[in-house]
Amino acid sequence: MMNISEFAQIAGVSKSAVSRYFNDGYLSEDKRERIEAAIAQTGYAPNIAARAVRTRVTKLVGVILPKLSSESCARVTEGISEVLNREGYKILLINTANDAHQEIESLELLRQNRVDGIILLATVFTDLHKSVLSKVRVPIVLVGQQLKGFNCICHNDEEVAYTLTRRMLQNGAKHPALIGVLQEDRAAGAARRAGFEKALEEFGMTCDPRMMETAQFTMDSGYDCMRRIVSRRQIPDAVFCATDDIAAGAMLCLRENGLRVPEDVMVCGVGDSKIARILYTPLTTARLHHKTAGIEAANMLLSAIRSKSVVPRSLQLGYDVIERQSTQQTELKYETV
Amino acid sequence: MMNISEFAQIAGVSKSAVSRYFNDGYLSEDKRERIEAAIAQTGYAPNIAARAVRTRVTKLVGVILPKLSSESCARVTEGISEVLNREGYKILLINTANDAHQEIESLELLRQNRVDGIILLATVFTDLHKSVLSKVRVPIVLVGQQLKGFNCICHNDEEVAYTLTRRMLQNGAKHPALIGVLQEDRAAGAARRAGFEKALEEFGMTCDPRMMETAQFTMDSGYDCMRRIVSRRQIPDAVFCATDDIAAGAMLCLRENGLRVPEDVMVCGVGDSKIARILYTPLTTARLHHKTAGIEAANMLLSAIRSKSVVPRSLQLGYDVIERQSTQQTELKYETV
DNA sequence: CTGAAAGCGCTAACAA
DNA sequence: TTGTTAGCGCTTTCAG
Repeated sequence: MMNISEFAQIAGVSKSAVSRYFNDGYLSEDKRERIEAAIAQTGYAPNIAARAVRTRVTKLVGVILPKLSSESCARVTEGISEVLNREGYKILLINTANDAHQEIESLELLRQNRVDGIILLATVFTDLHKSVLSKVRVPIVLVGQQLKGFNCICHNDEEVAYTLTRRMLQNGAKHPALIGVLQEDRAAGAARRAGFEKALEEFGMTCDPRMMETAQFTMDSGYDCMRRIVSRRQIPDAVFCATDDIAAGAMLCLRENGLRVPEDVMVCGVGDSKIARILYTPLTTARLHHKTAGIEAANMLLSAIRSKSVVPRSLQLGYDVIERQSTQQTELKYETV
Repeated sequence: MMNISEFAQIAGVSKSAVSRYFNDGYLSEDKRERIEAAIAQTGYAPNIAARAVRTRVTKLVGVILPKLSSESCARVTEGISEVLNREGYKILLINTANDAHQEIESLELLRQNRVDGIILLATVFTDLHKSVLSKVRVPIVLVGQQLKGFNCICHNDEEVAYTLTRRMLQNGAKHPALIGVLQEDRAAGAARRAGFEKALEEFGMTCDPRMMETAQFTMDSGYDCMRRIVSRRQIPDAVFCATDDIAAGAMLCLRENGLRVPEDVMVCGVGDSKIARILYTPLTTARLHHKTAGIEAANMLLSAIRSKSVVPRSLQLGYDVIERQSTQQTELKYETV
């Protein structure tokens, strides 16, 4: 592939003219035309890496995520991609496969690649994370988790869980259970559990530890947790699940055990994923606006890159409760739809 | 951030020594240690862009895909990421949002970025595509579609559709319908339809055009297509759907119309996505090994990059039929599980 | 095994 | 407005 000198020669102009054509464009019409003609003829395109060396700007944003084949991550990334693409930035994608170790390494990789900024779809923060993160010298935005001193886009996980749980209690649940995720995940784990407990407290209840299970972010894991609960012979009449996938697994297990949703057990999830709508019993859940989160994260990052502003900002997104059949009140038949 | 000269000075060695440390490692133990100590002290890491300018190797692979929030694309990308990551290559991700125009532009973008290779999760090939693709000067692998003269990883779409359809006919279906996708998609569109028709032919049937609909790749679209079929008052007793999402929409519509699956209408999809397992009636489908496709695509690309071999190779992956309840024979009750 | 020096392709002063 | 020139940070001969 040709370089700028050779191309300039073909176009019959100087290197600077070519450079100006692709940058500020401080150029006479004559030269502009000759350059355009030469491009059409040769297909010349400037070498981005060389430009990056010179300008110290890569127009590259690193996106670190734990898992692509999770609907929420994919949607966030679509949002990110949409605005970055439009603004002429490219995405260096790093899938850590849920490996905290890789997450740390990624940061190093991105540093070597001199990305202009980083978006981290975060899960768990260890002390190591915090220490490495605070050493990063480019703007960074965290999505899905809140960490003091950093730019964040997050959801109101506690309120979401609180609202959904309360809904089930209002609809008559007396023995609620929780299938959450690990507490180290401050958002999907700790906060959602806190919301669950807050609702219980409001109704003067406390949750039996045997009614609380911790799942992975998968259907299978939700299934296993539900089976563990059911095996204890004290069947709950409502289950709050930290994600829709977990809820789907839980429902599968309930069905296998001859328990009807919502007649015997109410179930709800979080995320409004595709599956929620089409489950055996349509699932009550909360829409979390993942794509919007991605869009806002990218916007926040760009403005940080451009303004060099150092004041960390934190944006909490709203949510919508989607009430479906899985949490309907069924004792008073005339109230069901 | 420091450069190699400054760092070499701190370490008390020459630039060349530092470079050798990070590359071939033709170096005395003494210098090696001093360099390592200096790294620990300063956190120096070489600038990848400068290296790329010099070596003309970016260790960057462009991945172009139509849509991230599609389970199949996400899984392919996970496979790609897994091997590329391991081999020290990075992913430049481009989400075209199903826009053929953007797909073309992406190729240009990747050229400017001097990626070492390209993986294209392909959908539709226009003549423009072919012409642009043949101008690409780096190795390229197509996933999901077959195109003569290019490296491809693809599925046996026709056989998949044939096998699934035949299964429904064997189970007693007499009036099969098809909800496919546009024919321009040679794989998911044309080939799957061909397989469907081949099975019908084998059973001495032809398909009434009113029993064939073309959907987008979404649940909603599957729903709409099914509604159109149902509205014609000639209800099929089996529906082959080109994807699981489409099948899910179709089943939703059937249920709303009081039609039972599989008793009144059998349904099957393709892809073995998460939803298939947990639908109202568990869906018969075919597992397509998307992640494997990604892994193989990345391996194929790497070997092309390394060997500079120019002979295009084409790899067709196998599939597994997952027979679930949605296509069960129901007239002979004792044969159902 | 080592260091000096040339140069990858580009941009940005600077002087014209 | 333009062209010349000096680097950006790195690798890689080449001569020692």
